[in-house]
Amino acid sequence: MPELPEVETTRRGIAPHLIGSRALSVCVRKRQLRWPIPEQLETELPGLVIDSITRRGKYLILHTIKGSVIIHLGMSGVLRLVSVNEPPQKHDHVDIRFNNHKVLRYTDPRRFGCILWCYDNPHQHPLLRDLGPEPLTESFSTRHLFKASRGKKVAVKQFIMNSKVVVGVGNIYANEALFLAGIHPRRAAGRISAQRYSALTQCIKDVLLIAIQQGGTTLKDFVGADGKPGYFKQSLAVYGRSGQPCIKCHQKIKEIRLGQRSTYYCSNCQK
DNA sequence: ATGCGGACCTGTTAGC
DNA sequence: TGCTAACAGGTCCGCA
Repeated sequence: MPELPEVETTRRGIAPHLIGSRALSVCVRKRQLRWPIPEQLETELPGLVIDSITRRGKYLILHTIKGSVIIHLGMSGVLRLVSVNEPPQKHDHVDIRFNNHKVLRYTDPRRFGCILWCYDNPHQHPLLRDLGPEPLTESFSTRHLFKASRGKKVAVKQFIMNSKVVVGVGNIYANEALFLAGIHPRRAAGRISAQRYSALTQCIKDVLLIAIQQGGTTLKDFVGADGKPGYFKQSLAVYGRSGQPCIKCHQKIKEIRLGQRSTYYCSNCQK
C-alpha cells in the first residue's frame, strides 16, 4: 500500500506518538526482508530516544542521537502502532517497544521492504544518496524535469518513475499525472516541451497532495485495527480502468505494458 | 550511458 | 470447485 502519500500518512500517524519516546526493546521475528535486518537494530536502538521522524521519497527515517533507522515498506509493508499485549499475526516481522507502552509493528507479507540501521547521516546512505528531489518541494520544478529529460529517449512514464529524477511517483500516480497533463505515457521524455513539463510538474504535485489528503482522512485512525485502503479507488481517472470510458471524452481507456508495468491512458486525451 | 530482464516474496484473482 | 498462472502499489542489480 505504499505510495508516497501513504508513507507520508504513516509518518504523520506515528510521529506524534514516538517523538520523544525511548525505545526499550526490539523483537525481530523474521530477519529476511529485502535485505536482512542488521543486528544493530537490536543492539543499538534500545535505550535511545526518537528525536524526529522524517521521510525521504518512500523511505521513513527514525532519528536518534546515535544513528537512525531507515525503513522502506516495499510493496506490501505496513507500519502501525499497537498495544503491548496485541498478539503478532503471521506477517508481523518486527516490533519496537517504547517506554510509553506503544509498540511500533512492521508487517510485510511480501517482504520487499527493508529496515536498516545507519550510524552516519542517513541521507548519505547509498539508498538515499542519489535520490532526486522531493515532488512536493520547490526543488521539484519544471526547470528540473525539463533539464533532466533533454536527450533522453526513455518513455516519459518510466522517466518520472525513476527515483533519480524525482522520488515518490509510483505506477498509480504516474498514470494519473500523465492523464491529467494530457501526455501520452510512451512519449520520449526528451521530446516534450518545457510548457508541457510545466503542466506535468503541477499535475504530479496535485495528484500527490490530493492523495495525501485522502490518505489522511481514511488512514488517520490506523493506530487501531487496520485502516484498509481502497480509498483512492473512486478518484482514479485511468489507473485500473482499461476498457472503461474516459472521464473527459468517454473514449475507452487503453492498457499497455511499459517497462513491465501496467500503463493506462486515453489515446484521445493524451498525445 | 542506457536499457532490459531478473531478482526478492506472498497473496489475490482470473482463467481453464 | 479446484488447480494453475499471472499479476500486484517497489526498486536494486547485473549484464548486454
